[in-house]
Amino acid sequence: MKEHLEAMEEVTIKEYRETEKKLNALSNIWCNVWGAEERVRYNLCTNNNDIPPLYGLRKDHKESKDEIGGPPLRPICGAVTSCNRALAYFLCQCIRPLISSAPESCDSTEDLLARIFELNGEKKEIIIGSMDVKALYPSIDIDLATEKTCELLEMSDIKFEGVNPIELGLFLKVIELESNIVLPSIFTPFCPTRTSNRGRKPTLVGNISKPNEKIRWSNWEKPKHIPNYITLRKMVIFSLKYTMKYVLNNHICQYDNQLFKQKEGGAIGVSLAGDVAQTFMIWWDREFKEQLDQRGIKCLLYSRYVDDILTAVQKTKYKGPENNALVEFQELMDIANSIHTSIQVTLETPGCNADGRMPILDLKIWPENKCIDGETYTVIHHTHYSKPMANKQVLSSHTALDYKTKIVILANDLFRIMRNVSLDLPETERILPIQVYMLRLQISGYSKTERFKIYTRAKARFDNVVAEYQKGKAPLYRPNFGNSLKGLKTSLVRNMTGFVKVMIKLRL
DNA sequence: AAGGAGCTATTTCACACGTC
DNA sequence: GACGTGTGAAATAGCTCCTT
Repeated sequence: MKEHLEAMEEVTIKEYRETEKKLNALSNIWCNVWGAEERVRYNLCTNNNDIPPLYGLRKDHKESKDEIGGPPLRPICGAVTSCNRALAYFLCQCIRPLISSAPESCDSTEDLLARIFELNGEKKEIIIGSMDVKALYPSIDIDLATEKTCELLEMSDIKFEGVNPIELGLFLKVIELESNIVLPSIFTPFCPTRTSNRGRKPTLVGNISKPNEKIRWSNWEKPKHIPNYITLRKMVIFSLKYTMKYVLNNHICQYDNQLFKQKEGGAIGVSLAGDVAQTFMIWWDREFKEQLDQRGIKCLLYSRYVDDILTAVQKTKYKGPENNALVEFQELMDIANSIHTSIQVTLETPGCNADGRMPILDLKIWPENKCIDGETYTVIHHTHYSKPMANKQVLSSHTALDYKTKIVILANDLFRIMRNVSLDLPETERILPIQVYMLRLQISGYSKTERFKIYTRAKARFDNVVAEYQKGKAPLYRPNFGNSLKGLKTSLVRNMTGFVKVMIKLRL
């Protein structure tokens, strides 16, 4: 763990208490701004929480050179409870709609398959390649990422409702007083003024964050104007940005009875860090695509699953052998690496692998050129893939789960594998992953009748999907994008009440 | 948990004073 | 008279303790 601890800064218990206090203050202020009820406030604030422990898991999928030391460790922060968990969750709720509605990001294998299916329908000559972002989470630049996240928020259709503009003005004014951040001048008419300039400067942890309105507003003159919706929205996003930065830059964890704070990068163990990284990637996607447009490179498919990017471009320049895909993609990779220093990618093409097939998610994909009526075009095939070091056992037959539940889970699993294999592959190829799965069932302790039951169930479901598709009733692979667009139109207020409900549920 | 009292710490302001 | 400096009063923030 030494190398991970070196990237961290030691903090004292006093600093931890101060951080907790400020996080509570921020929670309280947001409750004032949204007019949240008492129970929500109670849930958002923390007291005497366990400090999340940091530990390491061996990266056993990597080869180790050091026989005694073992493989490198992946740092994990057990963040079931932490003083920023609730606030981070609240912020996640605000930015999640951004992620699910971005056309570039794909959220499941089925979504990816839907995109490949669509591309195959276009019948063009293409080459494919995948790019992998190196160490996405640790290398994220927090300030830039929050900045870009808020830019995306501003451009999105997300609405903020139920905001108290006067309370928000107070929050912004105190942020300005406390941290030397200069507020945009359009905010000033909507911020309160102090009745007197004497005395100590107000701070966020002080009276400003008190639930009591009388205390909060003593010594403040309320603003005379109420902002219009556009300005209010900007004010909300500005203060969200401040809160996000604070949460991400002040995550404290413990190791060996000492307290540590991460110096840079997305904090391990904060749910918000993942979401901010994802929104940052959305910004990156758009920059990348724009760069490609400028250079006249036509990108027919661009699909990103967190840090795994699948791209397909039209085959134009090099009419050489298949291996030359690497040369063609080199240019793409150079563009990708030049966008921002924190995002560096590695390239992989089907040609990189011995069997000419490229693994991505739980798929292996490869192109095949077809020539029909003198026109050549590429079809992308896919089959199921699991990493060689993955556990060969499936859900054990000895688990305490109900018999029916086990069958349903395993049949679902097998269905997923059936779906992952292209329909147009020959039958001999199609049955291979299924046979492997049947063997895995066997070594996990399932009897012949049980295996038969699982297979027939999965097969029936798969046949049904294929039949529906052939009748034109339903797509073979359901894209997720269509669904999330609908969600985008509902305003954030619904999310907020959802949040409130969730918090109460947790409490009960 | 809210509200008040009493306290300390911190900050600003007004004013006196001294120097050039 | 302009300017800098020192001093104390005034005002406020924020803490602890106490009562309800």
